Amino acid sequence: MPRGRPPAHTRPQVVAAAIAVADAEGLDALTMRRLAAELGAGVMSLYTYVRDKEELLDLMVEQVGEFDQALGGDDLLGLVRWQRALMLRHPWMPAALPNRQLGGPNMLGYLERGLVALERTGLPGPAKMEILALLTGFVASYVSNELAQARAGVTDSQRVQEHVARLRVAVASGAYPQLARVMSEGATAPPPSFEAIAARMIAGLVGGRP
Amino acid sequence: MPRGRPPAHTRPQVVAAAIAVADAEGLDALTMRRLAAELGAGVMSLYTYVRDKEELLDLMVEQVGEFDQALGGDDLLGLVRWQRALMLRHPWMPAALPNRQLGGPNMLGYLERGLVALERTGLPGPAKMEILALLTGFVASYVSNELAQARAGVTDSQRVQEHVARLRVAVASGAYPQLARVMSEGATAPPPSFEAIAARMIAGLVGGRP
DNA sequence: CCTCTTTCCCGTACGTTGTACTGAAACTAG
DNA sequence: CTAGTTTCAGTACAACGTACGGGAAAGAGG
Repeated sequence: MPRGRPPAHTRPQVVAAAIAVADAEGLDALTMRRLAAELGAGVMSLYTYVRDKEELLDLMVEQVGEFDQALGGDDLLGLVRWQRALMLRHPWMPAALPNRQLGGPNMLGYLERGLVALERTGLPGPAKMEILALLTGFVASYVSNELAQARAGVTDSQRVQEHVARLRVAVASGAYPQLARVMSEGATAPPPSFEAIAARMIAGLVGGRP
Repeated sequence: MPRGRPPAHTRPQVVAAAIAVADAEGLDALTMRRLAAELGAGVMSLYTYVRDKEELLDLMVEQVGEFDQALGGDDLLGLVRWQRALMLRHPWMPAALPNRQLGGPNMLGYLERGLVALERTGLPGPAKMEILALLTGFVASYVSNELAQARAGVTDSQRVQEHVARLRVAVASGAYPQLARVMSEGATAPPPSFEAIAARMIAGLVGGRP
């Protein structure tokens, strides 16, 4: 039987609250004070459940990554699809992923699935790991761009305005003819679909192997 | 003739000092106070040259990215090689790149070169842009892993130790057979070379196009 | 019942960060 | 000289992560 004062919350609850804040208001809004307020707790109480903020982020990534069902099957394209869905639902993920410790069962399970999918390539182990890491990086990049473009439409940030103005000036100077052409084409052609790019990417990375 | 008190430094000097600090001690060590101390200036004097820290980082990326010579030519593989060399020389770049405004002549020049290299594919403009962004993301991922592995050998961080220990326990549980195999293989096989992966990556992304 | 031990709660406080404010300082123009 | 303009930099503040330590709440042992 557990002795001592019983905890007012649980670790998954704390992590879930953190995820909720980050989902709704972004990573920057996720401060220890904000999280404590969300839970109706004192700031320092959080450190009962989490060693520090870094560990909290580790746990967020792990907890958000539970694949309850097999979305899209066990092939690489399915895994990559699943990652993209995850990142679109949790826009803070691309920024939070780099340099993080992924030791939980969800992330290890994901890794295991990726290795299974790569088994028939006959590649050496380190190459498989590298490919999986690169695929994750690819999805993060893609979704990052995707989210940035979605935001660009509604933004009124002075920063972005100035940046676009500088771009126009530079392009108008004539020094960047290719860029000028692309910008004048503008939105006539839609960007390629995730499916298409991901498929080509995977083909390229495991390409040449049966 | 310029009126008023003459500046004690120049913007490129300030940016260069910032790059030097980040190169030597990492992005975290680059604080406004540290940078001011490096220049022998007051902290707030920096804000004469730079609107805020965000702009300083923009300028660092831009200034570090001057291609004085044409390394590797104008094809995509050459551009990617150049990016990797840059990031290896400035290990803070992979972390600093995401979500940054790249409006300077160096970065626009790089973009223009990439578009030229992609011209013969006949792809629509947005697709070209997407491919270039993804290639940059790929290099950042790759170099990030590269640097992390180089650091892993000499690290004594308690965090990493614990992480490895947790990994061992998880793998020993038998729940991840593929992962177990890869870890037991260990370092027998060297990871694939950057050249090989980059080439396959490029082939995949522009693949199917003449 | 009371007391001990264990555990969690959380107010206070410290060091570090980016940067707003303000006035002094250094220069040119007249 | 004075007036005008620009940069320099000390002080100060809000927000952050978190170390510290005392108080509070529970079960265990008497």
